[in-house]
Amino acid sequence: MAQIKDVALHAGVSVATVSRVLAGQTAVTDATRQRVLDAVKALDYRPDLAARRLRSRRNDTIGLIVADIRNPFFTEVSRAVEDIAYQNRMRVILCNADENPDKEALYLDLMRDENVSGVILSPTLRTLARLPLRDYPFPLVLVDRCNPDTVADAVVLDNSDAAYRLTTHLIEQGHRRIVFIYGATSATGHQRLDGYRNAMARHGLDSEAHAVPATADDACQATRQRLTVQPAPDTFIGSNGLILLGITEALREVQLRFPEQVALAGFDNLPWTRLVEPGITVIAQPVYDIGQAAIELLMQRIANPGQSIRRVVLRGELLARGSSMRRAA
Amino acid sequence: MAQIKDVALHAGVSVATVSRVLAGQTAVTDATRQRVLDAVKALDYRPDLAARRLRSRRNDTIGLIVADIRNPFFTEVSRAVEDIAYQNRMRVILCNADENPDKEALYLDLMRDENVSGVILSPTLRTLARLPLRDYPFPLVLVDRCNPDTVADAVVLDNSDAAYRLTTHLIEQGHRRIVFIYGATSATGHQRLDGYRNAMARHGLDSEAHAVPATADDACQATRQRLTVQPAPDTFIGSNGLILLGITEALREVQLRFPEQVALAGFDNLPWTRLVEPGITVIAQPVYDIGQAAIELLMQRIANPGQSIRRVVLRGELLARGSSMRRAA
DNA sequence: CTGTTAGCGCCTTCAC
DNA sequence: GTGAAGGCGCTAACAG
Repeated sequence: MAQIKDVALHAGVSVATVSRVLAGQTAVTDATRQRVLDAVKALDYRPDLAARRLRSRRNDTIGLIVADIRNPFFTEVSRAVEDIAYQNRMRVILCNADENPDKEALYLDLMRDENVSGVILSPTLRTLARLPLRDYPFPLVLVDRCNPDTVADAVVLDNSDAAYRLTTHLIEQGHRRIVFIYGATSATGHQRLDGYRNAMARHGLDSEAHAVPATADDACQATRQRLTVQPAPDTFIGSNGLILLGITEALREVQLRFPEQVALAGFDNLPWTRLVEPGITVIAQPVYDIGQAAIELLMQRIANPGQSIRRVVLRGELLARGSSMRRAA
Repeated sequence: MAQIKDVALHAGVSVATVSRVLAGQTAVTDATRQRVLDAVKALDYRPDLAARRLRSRRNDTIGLIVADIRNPFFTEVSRAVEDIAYQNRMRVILCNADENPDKEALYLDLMRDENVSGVILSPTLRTLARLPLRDYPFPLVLVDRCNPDTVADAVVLDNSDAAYRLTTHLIEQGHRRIVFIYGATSATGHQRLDGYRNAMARHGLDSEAHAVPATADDACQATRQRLTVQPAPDTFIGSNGLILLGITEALREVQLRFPEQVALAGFDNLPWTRLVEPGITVIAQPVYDIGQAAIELLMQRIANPGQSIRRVVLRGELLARGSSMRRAA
């Protein structure tokens, strides 16, 4: 494996000059630069990144800690982050916290050990609550989840508002007994719950919400459970794609038809929501954009640590489909 | 940030001793070890990984280069790899090649630069073809995709056999004009095609296959296209979850009902395949197990570079659902 | 514009 | 069982 001194020797210059050329500095003659570049190519020289990182104290690695990689929302966010990061010569270390605050803490520690340039995190409620207390040795950008008063860069959906619009749409379609099932571990679930409650209250309707672990299985279970209790709901709302999936499975098990027997709506415009007859009404999130905004925010913060805290709020789009339509009275 | 010499000072020992304790070596008195450990805790000392990696020439990082992170198959593989890797104190660098051989080559280069301990790769056809020519400076385990004669550790499904069984099942249900739509860029797609062709030939039926880029949109397009041509097919098979999704969307657009007007089957037991009435017949892959087997194979290879090449073949399970049932003649 | 040199923080022989 | 000392390969002052 060729080293920098081999290149220097080959090109007839000092190691410092090689280093300068590789760093893209201008203070080098074109002729010298060319000789170095030739030598690099001739020897197939690759800088040792460990040495570079040790010496330069920079790292060019970012940590991505997602709440649940199986959630297609986070998959797409990861894709965007990965895309943009590599375009900017940064590496991405992927961590999947599985909605587990302990795993999250472990990974945050790991990121500290790695001395990463920055971290993108979708925190659980517990970690979010502790956030102001801890001081992280790296720039941190939150994605998908944060509180109104969180002091950190963040990229989120207009959760409360989107849920309000979704709920209002259902009410306008004549639905009344609307049950909201949401993920217990995320601020996002709670904010969407707020929006739902506001919409219900404004129309003089009673809210009914159930918190579940944010998995399809748990949502399915909760829905099954609820179906055994009278009075039966008009309508279910799922606070994210996984939960919506679980609800849909449960309703299918008992052969309820949409929207005649029960209406249905939720978050995340996943492909299957169009496939299930007659189409499931959802709030579509600009998922790739969310990831892109997060990594861009992080890179800005890295470049300019002193800049003021920013929050990017993206708007969810209501896609009204058959599952929420006015039922034949 | 505390350094090793601070710990040494605090504990009243030399840096060498601290290093030994941290390396878990036995050649240290229990009393000394305890003093060092106390000092580590007192100073909240974290070894500098860049320095450690430079000095030790080890890295404890593995690269995971997946063909398409949006494909839930690879999402789940990633989850398993990440899980097991962190349990074994290894980091995972995630790369998404988007079925693009150039990106793949770029990432493989990157992995070399990173001096990773090993790489898990789901190669495109092109990269797979070049594999024997290139000599990688790290252990390499293929996942999901390899040829019969590929000289590398690999974890794959019994693709050809599974496709054979799936096709035979369809034929036994009375379907005859079966169209196979498959991903052009993967060895897996081609092997499943082989299985399909074998089954068709054995029953004296003509094969009809269409290669597409492995995305839902492309598969949807191809299906639409095919539907405009006479004679219309009995049945469609999709060679993976994304393609099956695209086919399903196209068939839904024209309101064809399963299995009366058209039968349908494919690979990957994704949640939505149960949701779409009357359930879509699939070959279920043991996705988490595939990822787990890959990372375990890699760790074995890292521990014992000389061991002979291994191939792990997992069996796909046929889940017969409504979409493939015998049609009322 | 270019070269010399002193470390970055740690591990690991080699002595004792 | 423990300490002293020499790098790992590179970057960044500082000279020239």
